[in-house]
Order: sequence, then structure tokens, then C-alpha cells
Amino acid sequence: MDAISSLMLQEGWRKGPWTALEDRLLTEYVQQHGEGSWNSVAKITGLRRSGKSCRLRWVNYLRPDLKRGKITPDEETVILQLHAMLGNRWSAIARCLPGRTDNEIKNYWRTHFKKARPSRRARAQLLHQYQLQQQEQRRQYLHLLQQQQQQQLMVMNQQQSHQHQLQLLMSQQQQEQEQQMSPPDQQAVMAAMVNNLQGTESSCSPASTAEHCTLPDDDDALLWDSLWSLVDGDGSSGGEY
DNA sequence: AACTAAGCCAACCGCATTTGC
DNA sequence: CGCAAATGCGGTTGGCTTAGT
Repeated sequence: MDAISSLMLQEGWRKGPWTALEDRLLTEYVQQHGEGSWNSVAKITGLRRSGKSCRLRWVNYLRPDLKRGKITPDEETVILQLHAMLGNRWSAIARCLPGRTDNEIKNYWRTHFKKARPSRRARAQLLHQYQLQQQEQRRQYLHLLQQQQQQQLMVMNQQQSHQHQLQLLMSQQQQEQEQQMSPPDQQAVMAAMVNNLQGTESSCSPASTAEHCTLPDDDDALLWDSLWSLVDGDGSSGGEY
């Protein structure tokens, strides 16, 4: 362990507002080493800031591509629309607004659009309403799930009967061919049948069904958000208390 | 002028996820 | 595969500024 590291461990990390010198050291570090490896900033530059703190300072304040100044009406519209769709997924919203940070958007939304904290009684009422709403939404979700499972079942049944038909045709074809047809003809017939089958299945094949009917595994929250906005109709129900 | 409340924003904290070993 | 470290994310806090009384 070098002298700087042991000193930092003894004295602990610096907190609070960043000074111009600290900003300069961090900026120079990023210019030389690129973004990332934030924990080595302190070791290399002597900054007494944690990696987390350095990353935050860079991402929210020092990055050269940041847009300064107030949020424009256009940006505000985007924020509102995306928040209605995504909820409090500030980083996802920020990715759609180049030059704006998740922190900036979060702060903007909270100061401009977040509802004032209601009274205790109002909160109790809201909680009750929310619980009822959740029950209803779960019920609707389960209903959708059932519908989806039924659809998948139908598709599987269809496939099975297609396969059965195919097997029948193939055995018939084999018998006929053994009696009269030449190999090239058989191949052509088989190809036609497979094509035919694929054509009927193309709109509801297992793969495409899975792709269209299920939602991304990695994003269960999105599933609920989507369902909620469907159920809500106006899509503006992202109540946050 | 002094005080207070509200608005605003930078920074911190804790937790979740990703990555490297 | 399991663990620790690094990174990312959303919620919260604290302090400065401004507007209102």
C-alpha cells in the first residue's frame, strides 16, 4: 500500500462540495485514462474522494457533452411522456435526452411534477385506493396470462395436428413413390408440403409466439408498467408516495 | 431589514446488478 | 459456481438562493 492510500485510510474520504482543484484533477484523470476504474482515481491523482464520488461528479457535472441550462419545453414533454411509460427509471429517461443526466431529470421532475405530500388522512385514503387498484390490476394481469396460455396451447395443438398430417402424407408419399415416383419428384413434393406447413405457421410459430406474447425476462417491472398503463388508460398513474 | 418557506440542485447513501477472478 | 469488488441506479438529504411576508 502506498503512502497516499494509507493516508486516505487514516483520514477517510473527503465529502461535500467539490473544489475547482478537485474538478481539474478528476478531469485530467479522465482525459488520460478514460472513464471507468473510478477507484484508482484516488491512487493516481491523490484526490481524497471515493470512486463513487468521482464517478458521480464526472457523470453529473464534469462530462464535456453535458447540456447546461434549463430544461426546454420539448425536453419537458419527453420527460413527461417517458415517465408515464417508464416510471421512475431516470437513467432510461436520461438516455433519451442527450446531454441531460438522470440526476438532473429526477430533480426536475420532483420539483415540477411530483405531487405535494398529502395529509395523513388523505394518505390513508390513497393507500386504500392503491391497494384496491393493485388487486384489480393483478386480477386483469392473471386474466391476460390465462388468455396467453390458452393461445399457446392452441398453437401447440395446431402444430401437433400439422405434424400428424405431415407424417401421414409422408408415409403415403413413400408408399406411392416406392410404386411409381422418381426421387427428384418426391423431393419436390416434400419441399412443397414443408413450405405449405411453414406458411400456415409463420404467423404463430412457437418462436414468434414467444417473442410476441411474452415480455423480456430481464424486465419484469416493464411488464407491470405496461400493463398498468394499459389498465389506466391515460397512462399517468405513476403515483409515487 | 429580518425572517421564513419554497425552490432548486449537488452530493451522499444504500441497495442491486455486473464483472472479474 | 461462489465470492468480492466495481459500477449503476433511485431515493434522500443538506445547503444555497430566491420570493414572500
